[in-house]
Amino acid sequence: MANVRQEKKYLIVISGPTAVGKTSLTFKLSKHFECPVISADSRQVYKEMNIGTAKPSAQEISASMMKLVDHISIQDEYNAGIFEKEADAIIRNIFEDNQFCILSGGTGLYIKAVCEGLNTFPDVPKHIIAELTADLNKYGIQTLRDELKEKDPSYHEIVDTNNPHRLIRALSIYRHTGKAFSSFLNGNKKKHEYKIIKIVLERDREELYDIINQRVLDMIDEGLTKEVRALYPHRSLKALQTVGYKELFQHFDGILSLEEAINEIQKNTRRYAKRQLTWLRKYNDGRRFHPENHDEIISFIQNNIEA
RNA sequence: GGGGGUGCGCCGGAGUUGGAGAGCCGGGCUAGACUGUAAAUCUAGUGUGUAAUGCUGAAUAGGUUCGAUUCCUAUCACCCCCA
Repeated sequence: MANVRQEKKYLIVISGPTAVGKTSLTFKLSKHFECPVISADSRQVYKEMNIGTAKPSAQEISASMMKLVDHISIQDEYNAGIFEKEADAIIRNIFEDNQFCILSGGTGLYIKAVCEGLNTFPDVPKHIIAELTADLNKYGIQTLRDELKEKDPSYHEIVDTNNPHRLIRALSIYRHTGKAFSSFLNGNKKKHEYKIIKIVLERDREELYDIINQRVLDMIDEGLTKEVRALYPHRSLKALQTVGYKELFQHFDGILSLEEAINEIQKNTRRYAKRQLTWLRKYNDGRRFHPENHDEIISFIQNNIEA
């Protein structure tokens, strides 16, 4: 038997809109290729969130050796940069003993971070973000635009200056380092030791929306309301600005009836799926499949493996 | 059967009552942006289309008028009251 360390390594990337069928395909492939899975999902990382994130069961997680689920708390700081570092380390580790690794999830930016890499930025202390947020609330967005225009004109040119998150991000880097956000950007793509095989799952829009609507009802049946109620005290945390949670918080506040909250969750999930589709269309470098075409997907992967 | 009222965008609302409006607000939907909040955040479009200072348009068909969403007649639909 050949030394596994010298074999070519393959990262199988699976993405697609929410509820399209990523998880069941992922488990199938994990069994077939006998390899671990890394989740690329910005909400399934939190151990306190389960039903509302459509997280796989504990058995499924352990059977597929799924990583980067359930490993942090909603209280913890987390972002795409941290995800990239964690995922890179785990991938390296997995390829010590495996020829394959699966990266599967619906958070496009996280997948992009692993496949293409994010530029390296210094960590910004929390108080700087808080000050910028306070400035935004106190003086309005124009003040942030003006500051960015002065400190980082080239980024001001291209950034969406109506988007407070983008402005705060760029200015936080400037205020922390004294250097322009744009000076950290270089389009250099990551180089990998391994080969990436990308699969994008698609369904008819109408069918996807039907599945989403039903899945929300199933989540309610499984006890989503109880799960969310327990998290109510933490409702202002970033992690809980999440479809399925924010609407139920409004229900508990008496703003929405339960029925209205459910309708909102369904609607917001459909919109989320739509945004994912927009993202995936832009990065159209993956082969498209219907999620139930397991055999076709497996042979596609096998055909991409160098003999 | 008789009387009264209301009809415009995908939906809801406001407003115009002889000098236009493919107009306002909200929603929905569609499309897009997005390198550390990404299930977040933000933008645009939404009668038609040869894409434009174009065409059609205020239930439908006529009429009056220089000019009609507005006034008149008929028809249709819905609502209310009376039988």
